[in-house]
Amino acid sequence: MRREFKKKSRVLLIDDNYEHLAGIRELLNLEGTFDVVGIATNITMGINLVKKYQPDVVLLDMNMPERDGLQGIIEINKLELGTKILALSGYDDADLIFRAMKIGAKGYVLKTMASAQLIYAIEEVLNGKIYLPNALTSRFFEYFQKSFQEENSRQENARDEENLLNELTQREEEVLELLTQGITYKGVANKLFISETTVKTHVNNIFQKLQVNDRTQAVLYAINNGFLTKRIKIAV
Amino acid sequence: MRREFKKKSRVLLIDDNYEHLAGIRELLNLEGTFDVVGIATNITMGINLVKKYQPDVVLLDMNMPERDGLQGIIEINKLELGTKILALSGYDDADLIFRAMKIGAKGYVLKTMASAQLIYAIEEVLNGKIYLPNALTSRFFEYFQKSFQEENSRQENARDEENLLNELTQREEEVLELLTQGITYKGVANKLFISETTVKTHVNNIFQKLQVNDRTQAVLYAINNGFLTKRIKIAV
DNA sequence: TGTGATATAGACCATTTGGTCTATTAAATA
DNA sequence: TATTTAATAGACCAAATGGTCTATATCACA
Repeated sequence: MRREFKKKSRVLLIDDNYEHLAGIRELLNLEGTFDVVGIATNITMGINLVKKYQPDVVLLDMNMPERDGLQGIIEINKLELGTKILALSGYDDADLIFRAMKIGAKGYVLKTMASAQLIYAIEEVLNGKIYLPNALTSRFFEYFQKSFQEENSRQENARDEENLLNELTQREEEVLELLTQGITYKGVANKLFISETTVKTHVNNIFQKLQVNDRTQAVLYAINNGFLTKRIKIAV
Repeated sequence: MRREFKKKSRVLLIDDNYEHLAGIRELLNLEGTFDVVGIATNITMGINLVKKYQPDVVLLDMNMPERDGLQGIIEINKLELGTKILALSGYDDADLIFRAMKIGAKGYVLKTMASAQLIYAIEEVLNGKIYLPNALTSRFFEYFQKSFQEENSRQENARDEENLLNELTQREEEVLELLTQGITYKGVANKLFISETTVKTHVNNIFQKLQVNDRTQAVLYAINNGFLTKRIKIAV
């Protein structure tokens, strides 16, 4: 009995276009180093096959009706089988590329790409690398930087002199920290070993400095202006 | 008098290592298509030269004492002169690469890279593209995905059945929305054209459903669990 | 030495908040 | 049709919150 020396990589295909699906299967079979263990025309079916066959890599079409590809990535990753996901799409939609990579796709290729490049992409991903064609990398970064612009300016504000949080004394910061946890005056007093009245005094000073009227607004101001940056941060 | 047909690109160098600085200047001068309009050995000096000469591109060393390179990127971009910044570093530190790209560097190259590649990187950046060597792109994405993992699982929770926010009725959501703005019962009542008592009833129901005891906790729960995702979101 | 900032705390009071219970109406659904 | 859910609202009460004013002790710094 003959034994193969190089183990074939197990591939699963998910794409609602059956033509395309068959085409890729053909391509990968011809290549010889891949073993297409299953094909699915929708996410639900795909997930089931992933559970059943535990493929090394999944080629996942992004543009599918009902449950979209992004959801598919999330659910496959949730299975924690170490399955690598290569996203497949007809369009170089920056938002889609960004989100796919963000939620853990190992690569993103266009359907219009040459077969050889698709094979290369799969191999890279199988080797534990990220694969993005140069054109898509550019699109990705454009979007990436654009989407962080807001946060950047917000973080600058957080460092700004205008940031009223900087007016707070150390003790006031401690009190605010506890306020943001929804603790009562009594609770804060106990935690800081001071009287409830003192807490109230601090809180009143905090309100004046932050120019707000109640704890909810103070907490919101804190969150929106860089307080608690270690725990919480505003993003895109 | 001879006139040049192709306008040279104006380059500014910022690096605290003078040897290295001189080397790059030499390289770029030899190349002939660049005009090194200035060199600086620290950020402050660099910023001033940027203001003065308004170069097309700045090669900025990341690893400098005192004010570091990241701060330099921020400040140069704040000038809004359209200056492209190419970050330069001795190390392929993933966190540094990520942060540099995040705050708007157009590229990141290692000092160990071949001269030809540096030139190529500068040209790409000048052409409005992002340039990251493949090796650094991989490092970037590793870090990118890792740093979004937390957010991802949090966002999954946000969609989860366990998310208590899903228990809320439409009206309760409206009330909660207003609560998160720090509005009093009276205020909410006016906005929704219902009585204060009704607001209180809704709020009580919200507290029970979210298993909290006061508005601050309710607001925090809301923020941390995907409510207001359009306006605010929790990140790394 | 004295001035200012910080942390502490009491008194007093009005307002707001939160808890509980009951009740009516409309709409959806079994 | 009967039942459930959602939205509305009143009554009553205790607890928490917020506002204002006053006062003391420390510490740093001019």
